[in-house]
This record gives sequence, C-alpha cells and structure tokens, in this order.
Amino acid sequence: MHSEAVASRSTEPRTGTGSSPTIDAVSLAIIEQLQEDGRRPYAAIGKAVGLSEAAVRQRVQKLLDQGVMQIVAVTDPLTVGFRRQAMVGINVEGDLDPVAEALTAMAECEYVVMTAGSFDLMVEVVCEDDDHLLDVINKRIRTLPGVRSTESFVYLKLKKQTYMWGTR
Amino acid sequence: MHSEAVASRSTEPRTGTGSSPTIDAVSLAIIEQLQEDGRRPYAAIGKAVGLSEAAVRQRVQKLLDQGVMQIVAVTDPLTVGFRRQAMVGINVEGDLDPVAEALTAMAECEYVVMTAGSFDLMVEVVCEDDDHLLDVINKRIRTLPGVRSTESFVYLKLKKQTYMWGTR
DNA sequence: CTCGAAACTCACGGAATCCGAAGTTGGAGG
DNA sequence: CCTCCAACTTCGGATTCCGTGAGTTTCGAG
Repeated sequence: MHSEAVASRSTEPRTGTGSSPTIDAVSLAIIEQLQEDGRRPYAAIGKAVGLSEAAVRQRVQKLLDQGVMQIVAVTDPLTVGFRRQAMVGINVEGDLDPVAEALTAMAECEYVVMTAGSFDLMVEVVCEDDDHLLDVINKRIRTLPGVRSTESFVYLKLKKQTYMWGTR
Repeated sequence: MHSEAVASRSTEPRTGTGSSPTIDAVSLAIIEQLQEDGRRPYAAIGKAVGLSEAAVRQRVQKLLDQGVMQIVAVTDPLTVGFRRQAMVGINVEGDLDPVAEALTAMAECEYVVMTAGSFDLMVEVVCEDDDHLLDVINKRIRTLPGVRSTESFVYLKLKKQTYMWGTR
C-alpha cells in the first residue's frame, strides 16, 4: 500500500487560531465517517481516510479520551416518551455562572448555553408531559436565585436535528 | 442463565397516548446502553438487559431501521472548527412550512423547530466565523419569503449538551 | 379452540473485527 | 550526530458479528 492519501505525521495543525486540542484533517475525516455510522469498522474507516486499521483505532481512542467526540445513540425524544419540550430564555441579575451551573445539574435540561442578546441563557428542557414541564419551569428554574425572568417556547414540531458537524 | 430481568414480551406498551412505534422497556434499556457507548458489543448489552445476543442484534437493527435511534459520533463544534454558533428566533407571516423547509435545507442549520410563544421558529446555526454567520442570517434567512423578523442569540459558552434521553 | 405471526432462545460456524504487542519511521531537540 | 517520542504499520490470537435454522412461548384473529 502506498496511498498517497492524507497522512503525513505532523502536517498542518493549522486550523486557524487553534483551539486547545487541534484536530487535523485526518481526524476530521475519521469523525465524518463515524458521523455517518458510529459502528463503522476501523478497517473500513482506514480505507476511506488512508490509514491502517490500528492507526484509526488509536486515533479514535484518543479522540474519545480527549473528549473531542463521543459515539452515542441519539433518539427522537418523542418516540421514547418525552412529549413536551421547550426552549427557555432566561434573564439573570448578577453572576451568570451559578445559575448556569444549577441548570446544568438538572436532568431535564439537555442543553444549556450562555448567549449574547436579549437572553442571558438559553436552555432546552425535555419533559414527559405538561405537568412535568410546568414544574420544571415554575418550581425549579424561576426560583433559582438570580433569575429575573424567563420566556418559554414550547416545541410544536421538530423539523430537523442533525449531527453533521464537519461533514460539509 | 435465568436473569429475572426486564424481559417479557409485550409488557407495558402503554406509554400514555402512544406515539407511533411504541418503545417498550427493554428497547429503552438497550438504548440506554448505547447512549453510554455506541460501540458496546451486543453480547454485553444482552447481559445487561437480560436478552440474548441475537435478540439484541435484531432489536437494534429494527430501531435503526425504524429511525427511532441512530448511532453517531457527536463532537464539540468548537474543537472541530466552527467558532460561531447562534440561536435564531424567527417570526413568519403566513404559512410556516415553506420557511421551515427552506431552513431545513440549509447545511448551517443544525436544528429547526416550530414553537409556540413569541417566535414561530427557532433555528440553531453553526458557522465557521462571524462573516459566515452574518451571511447566513442576513443574506439567507432574512431574505426568505414570509420571514417578518429575526432575533439572534450568539453563543458565548456552551455549558451542557447531553444525549441521555431515557436515561433517567 | 386452532392457527399464524412475532419475538426470543440456543446453537453453530465462518468471516470480519477488535485489540494488544512489537517493530518501524520521521522529525524535533539536546 | 544521536536520542527520544509520537504516530504508524504489521501481525496473530481472542472476540465479535451475523446469517441461518430449529424449537418455544405469547398473543391475537378467525
């Protein structure tokens, strides 16, 4: 074998300014493969990106260890019994962090992000039913110290949800 | 073996009103296993949920075929080169669907959902840099016919992102 | 009640995959 | 120049995957 392929030891770490653990093109290609099918065999991936099976295995392991990616099953919440979801915009007075931490600790919050704009925080909440949702928003979020106000956007229909980062 | 485990054929389909393909407790347990590790061997899953390797294999295949779940690699967008993300709230006049469809077709839109509340649609946009983000919002979203107004929430810090549905 | 379908178990065997270990290579730094 | 290290390759044995076929149990329809 002598695939002229992508591989070359320390080539082009240069993904711009460089985040912490910079991902090179080969790892990117591996990730793309696994975004198509998380169970794709290492050998097949290796063929696609021009690396040996073992090398792919080592890279994947490292990517997992570093927390750059994870291989998981994702589902449509509706089909697994969570029938109420909402995005909640939150305004906070004072320090954002404690509020963000508290939200992060709540199992119902799938997604917590600090934002610029008319909300300080946005949180995606996944609940079993209306009562559950009401409880989370009114009893657990709005009562957090520092929370000034919230605005809820109940999901009516999820139109798209992908995991194709890098695959463009 | 005779794990008293979860298994029993058609037990409790009753997830309330019942979505289309109702998921029973065993499949739920399988999904949970795969949410922890998308590459876990079928035999190991079987042991955990009280099913044979073959049965797990069949169930997983069906869940994938039915589109109930998918096994994929997920990454932190920041570490793979997408440094600007935003949630965009959109107000539409007239029919929502065409707008939603157009957004769904855009590669930069990772997440599109119809909502109740002061926005009709919420869209998560993933971009490489500010220019890219600006382009998407001003040139591609705001120009869609029917879009009355938009409001953007640029991500400052992603605090939490999980895929643990069913694992509660 | 009887029949049929669906789902599971058990067993098997070959092919494919996984995985640890050992050997190779190229570049950076002393 | 020499050494070290990280990344890669090769290799063989253990494990997993996966189709297949037979037998069992449960449920629902006729």
